[in-house]
Formats: sequence, C-alpha cells, structure tokens
Amino acid sequence: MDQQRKHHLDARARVLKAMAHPTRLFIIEELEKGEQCVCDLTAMIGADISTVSKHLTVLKQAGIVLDDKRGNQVFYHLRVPCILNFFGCVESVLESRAKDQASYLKVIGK
Amino acid sequence: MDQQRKHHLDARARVLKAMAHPTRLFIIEELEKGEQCVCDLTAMIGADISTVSKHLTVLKQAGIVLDDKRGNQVFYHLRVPCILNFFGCVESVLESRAKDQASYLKVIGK
DNA sequence: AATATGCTTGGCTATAATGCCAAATAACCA
DNA sequence: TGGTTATTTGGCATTATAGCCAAGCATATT
Repeated sequence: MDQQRKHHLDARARVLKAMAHPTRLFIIEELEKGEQCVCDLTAMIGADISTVSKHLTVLKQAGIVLDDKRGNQVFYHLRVPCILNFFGCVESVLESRAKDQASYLKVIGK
Repeated sequence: MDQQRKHHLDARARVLKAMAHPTRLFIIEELEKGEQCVCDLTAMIGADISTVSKHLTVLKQAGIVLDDKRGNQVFYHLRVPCILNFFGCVESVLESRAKDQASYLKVIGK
C-alpha cells in the first residue's frame, strides 16, 4: 500500500468516523432540512448541551458542518448538502477542505 | 427523537463505524475487485495477520463482508458490491441483514 | 502420527471516544 | 453594571478501539 493511498484512506476514514455516531447522524439529517441552532438540536436530541456542542465540534473539524454565530446563538449548517449521495459527499468534503487549506496557505504566504 | 428513529440511526452508525478505519476501507476497496484470502490482504496491508483478522471480523459483524472457508484458507467478499454509491450501500447492508435475520427467525420458528 | 500452513481468539497495553458536571466566555437585556 | 441566555471548554470517569504477541484450531502435507 503506497503512501498516497494510505493518506487518502486516512482522510476518508476521518470523515466516516465523524459521521459514525447516532447523534451525529441525527444532526446531519436535521441539517439536511436547513440550519439549526445548538439549542434546538439539543432539545431534539435530549442530551446535555455540552455533549451536543462537542458532537458539533467533531463534525466541524471533519469539515462536515460550518457554524455561523448570530447574536446569542450559533447556527450550524452542512458544508456540503448531501446524505443520499454519501460517498460523493465524502469526496466533496475532502475537496472542500483541500480548497480551504489551499487558500489558507496562500493567505499565510506558503 | 422517537425510538424507531434512534434505532435506525444506531444501525446506520454501526455500519459507518465499521467502515471508519483506513485499513478497513482498504479491505473494502480491494474486495470491490473480487474476493481475497486473509493472507493476501495481510501481505498488502503489512500488519500482523491477527490484526487483519480482527478488522475482517469487524466488517463481518457489521454485515459488510462474508467469509468462505475453502481448504486451508478463508476468502472474504463484499456482501453488497458497492463503494461509490455509498449510502445506498449502508441501506443495502441493513436490508440484507434484515432479510438474513428474517429468514433465520423463520428457521428457528419464531 | 507428526509437522506445517492459514486463520482466529485471548490477553495485554496504549490510546481514543463518550458524556456528564462545572467553569469560562460571549452576547443580550434591564 | 448586573443578570440572563446560549454556547464552548476543561476535567474527569467510563468504556471502546487498535495492535501486537502468544496460544489454539482447523486443514493440508509428509
């Protein structure tokens, strides 16, 4: 297994791992319908808000969701609208992150 | 979140979790090409054979692969041939397992 | 029968994930 | 300013995962 393939598999696995939790799948499904604030998601999920917040952080770090603070609340939405076309979604997420990283690298002048 | 939805999310998450590891994604990709014995997979992966065997067990328990012992060797193949149509795959796996369980319940007369 | 081969399982250690509570932060309201 | 609401973060206990080695178990070979 060459290094490039290993790297690619790692990247895919990271996205899948972020999705591989019932609460996080729930969040993804709800965000398919449109953006939601943490408080509403918490109410639907019925766990401690800190728990929900941490799940959202996992999804954010995997590049699956983005957040938008408006006033008091933080609204989350899917970065890539997908669920049914799932593996395409994994790829889109990776692409999207790659673009962000590329533009970030430009910004810091690398 | 009602109980049925929770259950469905749990089931999906279990399948995703089984896939969410680089070695297991590698195995899935290789099995897309056709069945493979443990020894060949092990050679490609370059880990201890017991490690590979355990990954295969994880995939098997998730309903992603099936095994077929022929003589000395055990050959694994995908239960549902898919990767590109990924989420459809998740559903197919669940359906396939449901069918197996239904026929099993018939066999034992429930 | 004895040995070799292919694979699985048990046992262990190290590391990561989960979820709660409490504390910190941020924005809004009075 | 002081208080309230919304969210994140730190810390901790619990549980799960990963990977190696060694031992066990079939099947094949001699």
